[in-house]
Amino acid sequence: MDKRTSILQAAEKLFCDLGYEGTSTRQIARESGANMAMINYYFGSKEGVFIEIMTERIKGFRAQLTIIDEDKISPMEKLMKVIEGYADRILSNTAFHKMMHRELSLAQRPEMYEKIKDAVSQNLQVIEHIVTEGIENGHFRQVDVRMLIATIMGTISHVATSPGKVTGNTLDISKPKDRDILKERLIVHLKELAQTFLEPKK
Amino acid sequence: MDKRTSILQAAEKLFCDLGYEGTSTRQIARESGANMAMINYYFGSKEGVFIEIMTERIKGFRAQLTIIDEDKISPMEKLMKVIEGYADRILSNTAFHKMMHRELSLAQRPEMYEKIKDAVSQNLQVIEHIVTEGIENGHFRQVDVRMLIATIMGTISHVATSPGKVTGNTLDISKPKDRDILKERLIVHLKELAQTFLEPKK
DNA sequence: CCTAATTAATCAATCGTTTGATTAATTTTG
DNA sequence: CAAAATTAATCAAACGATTGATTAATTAGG
Repeated sequence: MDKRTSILQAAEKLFCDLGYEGTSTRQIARESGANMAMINYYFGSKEGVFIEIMTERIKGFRAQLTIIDEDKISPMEKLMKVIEGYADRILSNTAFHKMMHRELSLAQRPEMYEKIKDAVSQNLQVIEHIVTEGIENGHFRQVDVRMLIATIMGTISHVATSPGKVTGNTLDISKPKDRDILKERLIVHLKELAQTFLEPKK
Repeated sequence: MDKRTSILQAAEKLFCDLGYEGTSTRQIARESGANMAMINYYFGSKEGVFIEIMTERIKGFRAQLTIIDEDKISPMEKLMKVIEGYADRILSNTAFHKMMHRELSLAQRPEMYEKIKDAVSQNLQVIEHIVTEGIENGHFRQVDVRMLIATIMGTISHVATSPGKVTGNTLDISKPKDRDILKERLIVHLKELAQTFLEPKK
């Protein structure tokens, strides 16, 4: 494998597990089998590695959402697809999702912060557009759109970040099998919640 | 002020802003006006300071909830009080809440991790008891209790951790005035959501 | 006077980064 | 084509700075 790539892979794993500050360039070098100097050679700095990882990951984010929004289906069906897509992607990459939120909550490293914030913000706009469309068409009841989105994203995030014992008695999110069960429960719950909540009063 | 106390205060501020690893003992000393050695003199180590801060903060957590649960009111009224209490406490201490979640998501420092996990877990049990009670009494519809709790806590947490521009167009959670507006919107939204969702089918 | 509190100075260890040298591959030139 | 020049990739070693922690000496308080 490419040395540049192996550095990125090792760094991502370490950043996820130990945090950015908690990871040393020596660890990255050791874990990737590369010489320390290669980190600065390819990425300029430790932060450069971090930025490269996040940039790469964020790329795939927006595509999925915009495709859903442009689909020729009802707003409710769009919203259901958004819930599925979000839950799936986040629960399939909990370690990375945690790291992203750590970085967002710390707000050191401004370049990184802005990058993540923009990505989140754009995703949010797509969902907002779907819900607003539903309200205007009379498919949805009039609700606090931003708060509804906070509920959808917050619920998914909460399930993804909670340690096993917190989300269920016996289910452990770190186990792939349990993770899939939780994912399904989460999707079912959120769909039902959204439908109940958005259903126009008769 | 007591030097021990001023160390704790300075450290909490720094840990919140810069993270645990991102804060140096020299910064704590400088900011608190104490000599570096005083940190180890009073708390044994940097981690000792951290543990002391978290322990102190967590103390006040459980009390509020158990009081609500023992109240002689309906499960729905209890749940409304829980939502109010949670939203208020977390939105009034967003910095600390972020730090707590960082620590929980990192899971370095085992002693700290267990402490927070237990605190969260116990809070969860109280809410679970309220909702289960409501279901058994027929006040609530049969729902996925854990997922409902994930929604309540997740929504609050999401509003608390999102950067200003993400939660609203113009509202900025860092401004006390905007924070109060958001808090009110959040409470109204969650109450309505819970009531709609838990209302038994006719 | 003795214990507790506080200080400045220092410790080894580790941090992220840079250096100069070396190798291997590629390009330019006669 | 072959020799010379250039480039990219890699390395061990060392850089100065900073880390958390400790020491031994000094001061303050009951």
